[in-house]
Amino acid sequence: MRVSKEQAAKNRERILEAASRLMRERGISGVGVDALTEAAGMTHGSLYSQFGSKERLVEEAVAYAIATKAQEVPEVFALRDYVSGYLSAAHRDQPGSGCPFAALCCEMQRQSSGVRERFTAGVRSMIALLSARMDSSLKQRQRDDKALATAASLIGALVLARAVNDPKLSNDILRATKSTLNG
Amino acid sequence: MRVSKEQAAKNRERILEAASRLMRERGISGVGVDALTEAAGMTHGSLYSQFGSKERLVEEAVAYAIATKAQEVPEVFALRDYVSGYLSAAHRDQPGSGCPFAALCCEMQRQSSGVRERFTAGVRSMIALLSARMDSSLKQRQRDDKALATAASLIGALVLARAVNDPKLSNDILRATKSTLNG
DNA sequence: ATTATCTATAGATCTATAGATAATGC
DNA sequence: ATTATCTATAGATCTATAGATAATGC
Repeated sequence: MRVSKEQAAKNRERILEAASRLMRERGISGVGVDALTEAAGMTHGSLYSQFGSKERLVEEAVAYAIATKAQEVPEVFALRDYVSGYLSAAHRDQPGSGCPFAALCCEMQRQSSGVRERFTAGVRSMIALLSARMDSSLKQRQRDDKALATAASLIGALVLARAVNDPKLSNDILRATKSTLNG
Repeated sequence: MRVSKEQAAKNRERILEAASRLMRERGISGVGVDALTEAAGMTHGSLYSQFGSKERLVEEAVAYAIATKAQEVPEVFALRDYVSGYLSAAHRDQPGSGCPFAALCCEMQRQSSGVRERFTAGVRSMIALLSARMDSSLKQRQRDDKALATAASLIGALVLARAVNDPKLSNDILRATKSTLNG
């Protein structure tokens, strides 16, 4: 049942699409090759001809998740709006299409160096993005530091808001972090 | 091969001890009942007579990790020192004996409500601990909000510092967050 | 008699591979 | 002829249970 190169490329994309979503929802180690390919409408055999191993797929899926997420950020934006969107209830409640750093950070330690490399490059991009929006009267170094601390706050608040069981506490974490960052 | 009640209680404690460490190191879904009981010098059968299921063990092990970690905090301490210790390289490099919130937060979403309940109670304690150390000239509500945002910053920075591959970036995340929180 | 632990094993699931299939692409 | 996909299956691992064992605790 061979398909055209074109179709094969689309299938590959569909697997990456499904993987980047399912991994964020269930964790990297929480989702098997069967679930990944089934979500893309295929059997797991095709994953091995497309990617060779689960690890290689994870590498590409992490890069895919980061890249597609980065495309959502408009060229011009206010830092306040970015923070508000990041710390919104909608973002908290949709991990599958949300920030890959928040979804995958705890598992990164245990991934292959190829996966971590891509994750780290993505974190650097996010920090550069934030740094460029910091008060221009500050020195480069100070803006970078602010960006680092802001990224940590954003990711920590989102992850914690998702983790706790109590909706009020969850909302309070988002709100308090938002008001601290946005002044 | 029955043992004394006393010995059984010690074995139970050893399993909890091993579980609370291994879960923080490898993740809850990353460690099996076999590894957990073997680390405590037993076979996996005893886990089921002691706890009934892996899920029940996870509940108790999460509570155990939080409780033993909370005992390490001295009665009197300066917030600055707490922040410095939390964001130290030593803490980053020893997840097995480190903050359970940072180690387990990303997996919490997918745990049973019993597990999440205990995690949430622990987060509340940490926030109360921080709130009590905030500037006493502030209102209760403002101190609580500062504590929430501080907890998010601490956890986010630690998790991110562990996730990235580059030692310099990792150190920068800790340093920048430390200087932002400690002024 | 009770029970903490061990051994053996069931059944599910996970990653991976081998070989067959059938349509593409030369 | 090449190759993307499927089917079947191997081998590992995971959670859980049943029954045996042997020492405790009454």
